[in-house]
Amino acid sequence: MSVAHTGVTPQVHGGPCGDDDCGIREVLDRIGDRWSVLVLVELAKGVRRFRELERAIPGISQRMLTVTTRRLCRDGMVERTAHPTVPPQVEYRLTPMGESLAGAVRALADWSRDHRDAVGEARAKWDAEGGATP
Amino acid sequence: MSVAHTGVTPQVHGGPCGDDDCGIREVLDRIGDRWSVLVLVELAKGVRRFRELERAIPGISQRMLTVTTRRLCRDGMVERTAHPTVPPQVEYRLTPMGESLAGAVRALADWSRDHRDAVGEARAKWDAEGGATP
DNA sequence: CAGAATCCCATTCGATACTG
DNA sequence: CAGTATCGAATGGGATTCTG
Repeated sequence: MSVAHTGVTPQVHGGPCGDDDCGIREVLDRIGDRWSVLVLVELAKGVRRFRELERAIPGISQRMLTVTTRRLCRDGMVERTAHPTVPPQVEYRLTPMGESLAGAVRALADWSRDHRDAVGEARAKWDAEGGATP
Repeated sequence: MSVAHTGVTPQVHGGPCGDDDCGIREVLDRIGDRWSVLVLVELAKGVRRFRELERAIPGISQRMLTVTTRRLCRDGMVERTAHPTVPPQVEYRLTPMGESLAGAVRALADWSRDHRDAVGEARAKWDAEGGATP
């Protein structure tokens, strides 16, 4: 995911796993984009077709839905089944690993809900004070 | 995504919270960037000064460290304490809410570690097959 | 030491149009 | 319906330089 512009080799964080960051960046590089988690969560509700996903996720473009589902497929989170009918019919469903990830994501979502107000307050306070900490 | 330093509200996608995605995007909009989680995790180990963070997080630039710590402060995850000495000395530490978030993040990191190999296999298979699902 | 300020490229993503 | 292809704008963030 995006590292260096120049030819300089990336190697963003030190060694393979120098500290104990290990894993955090990896998962965020996969679902840290704008749409992956939304697709994940929608598919956690059940099997969906392309159009169904598109309608269920307001604001997503066809392109991004295609790109996102394909990435999730590549990573083994989603399984794609195309029925050779006409018009075409394609179903997406979570793999067991995908469901597992969706569960972990849900935990983060719960955290977010629980602390939404507190974050809002913190921001309001910060912005009111102009970014200082007096 | 991080809108701006000013108090401009995000509101990226459609409605306020149509389905039950609620919360997922919000937290990822905060820590989904390249550096936030790394700072979070490093601070979870204890109080750190600016330079200490910089050295502990290979590849981060001064600018991004400044930007990232400030955002975390604004959101109430990190507390900044500047001692008026010379040379200046600034300490960063997690707030209780920041520690709570770090805990949730750690769960995701654990998931990632547990499934790293499986994801690698899935990718290898996908790439070998040229992106099809035969 | 701990930033602030510029510059500027690269990747991401949205909009649009076309296809099997 | 389920994509693919192309283009352009916005954003993220690295390198560098300057300051209190």
